[in-house]
Amino acid sequence: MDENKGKVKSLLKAIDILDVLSQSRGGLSLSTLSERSGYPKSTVHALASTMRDRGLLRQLSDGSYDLGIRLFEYGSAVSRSFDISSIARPYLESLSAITGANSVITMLDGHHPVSIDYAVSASGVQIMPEIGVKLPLHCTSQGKLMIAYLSDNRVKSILKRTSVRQYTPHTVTDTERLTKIFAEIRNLGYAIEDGEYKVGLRSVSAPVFDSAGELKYALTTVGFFRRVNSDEFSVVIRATVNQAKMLSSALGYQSE
Amino acid sequence: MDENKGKVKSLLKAIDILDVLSQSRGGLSLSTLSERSGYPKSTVHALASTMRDRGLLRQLSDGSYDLGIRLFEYGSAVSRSFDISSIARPYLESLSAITGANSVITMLDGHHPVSIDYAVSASGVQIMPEIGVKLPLHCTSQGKLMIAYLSDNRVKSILKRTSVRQYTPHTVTDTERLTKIFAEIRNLGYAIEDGEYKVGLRSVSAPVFDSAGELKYALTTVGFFRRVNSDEFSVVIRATVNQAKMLSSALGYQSE
DNA sequence: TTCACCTATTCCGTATTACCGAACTATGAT
DNA sequence: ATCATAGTTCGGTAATACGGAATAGGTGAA
Repeated sequence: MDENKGKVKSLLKAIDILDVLSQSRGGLSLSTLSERSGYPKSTVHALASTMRDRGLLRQLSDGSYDLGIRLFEYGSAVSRSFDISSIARPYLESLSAITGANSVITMLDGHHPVSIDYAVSASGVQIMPEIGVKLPLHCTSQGKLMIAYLSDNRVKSILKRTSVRQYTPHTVTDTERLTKIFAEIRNLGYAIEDGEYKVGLRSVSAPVFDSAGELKYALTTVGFFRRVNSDEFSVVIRATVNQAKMLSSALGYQSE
Repeated sequence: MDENKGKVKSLLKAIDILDVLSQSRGGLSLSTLSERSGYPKSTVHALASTMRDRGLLRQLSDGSYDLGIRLFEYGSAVSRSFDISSIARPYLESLSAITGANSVITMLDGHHPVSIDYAVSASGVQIMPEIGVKLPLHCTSQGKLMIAYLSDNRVKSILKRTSVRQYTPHTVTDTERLTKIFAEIRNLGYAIEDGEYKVGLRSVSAPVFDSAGELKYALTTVGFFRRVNSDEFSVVIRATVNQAKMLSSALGYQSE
């Protein structure tokens, strides 16, 4: 019935405010904050001023609120606790060196892939990967990969809850077609995205398993690959899969 | 009387929990979390499970709680909103190139300097600056610099509230001596630290002003400088001050 | 197996307090 | 001066956060 039973509702509201702010660029006025969160101004003010006093928010000179340094501190503490970035770094860099494109490592946060770290190649600097940004599930190679390795019923429930937005003309939004694609990904052992998220952009993601054998991260090569034929692209695929395998075993995974 | 009037107390407690977790390395059990925060277990559980459901915390396999990916996302959003890191980057790098040591840019979060970004030099990689960590005020060049530019009565109130811990034998903890040092820093236009925070480590910080003429950041050169005489060190000082001036004018600051 | 001793979690009555409409203040534009 | 918009404060009440105590789950020793 009520999935928020036993949860602190004022805290949930505060988190809603943080979410609204993190989804917008730049500060938001109290009024728009109230509008977007759906809570009355006075409520938002109580929560926001509390967070301001503790540094989670900062108030700009024009009175509007924005995320504060404190959250930056928390975030840095989190990334320090992820030993993955130090372990993954050499693999990211050698992958970039092989492919000449950028490589990214991603982990799953609930229903969305989040980029943790990246390496850029000299020829790949045209696109700078954005760290800490939630990516869509259905039209990125990371997202599709991570869904593909879930159980079928979890896939269904996730697909129901997430919006399958049409980002480009190439974005696949049909649920049945997506389900077939997921099965194929699992067979192949990697996922591909071709202009489904951003026009012209292509990417390959390969699974990274931890010592318990669970899919924890996706290793991805991303670039425009404009003058690349299918043979050359299969080299990129193989390199990504290989580095992901090596990273997996570095994490203690042993295949069967 | 009550400085928390109008503030949401359950939210304050939740933030206390985040603070406790960010100050400890690794996850904490509910019991120790309750102990360190001073709130009863059931209260902590209500707050922690709420934050877990929203991704601000994650629960490890042994049941203990740790900071979650969501905070990493917030933190990344904050650092993206700091246009400073992209502006400061070239100055950080040329400063490192000149001095051969690491350089750091720092901003003030309430009563503590927090490192935002850094550049490492080939010969300076021995020490990796830690991003997002609160530094002490009284024994780092950043901290002393930022205090020095505050009004005298604010300095007194800050010194009362912060603990002047003795980090090394060289740490100055006497309030009167510190006050004299602050005056000197303001005269010179830069701050020096010599093994007061970590043995052997030396650093120089120069002020960075914004277009409103307010001290917003500290630009710092930090290293061991083992075989460096005072003439050579004054070159480091001058380079730091110069780059800080250039960064200030890049931010729109014009001296008098 | 049983017991003991850890955990995290749930329960529930009540005192606390979060809530939100409305009033207020400040600032800037017309 | 007036209006419009901003953020902030106030206060009474319905709601709920609180925390002690009971429960459930898990691990290791006897």
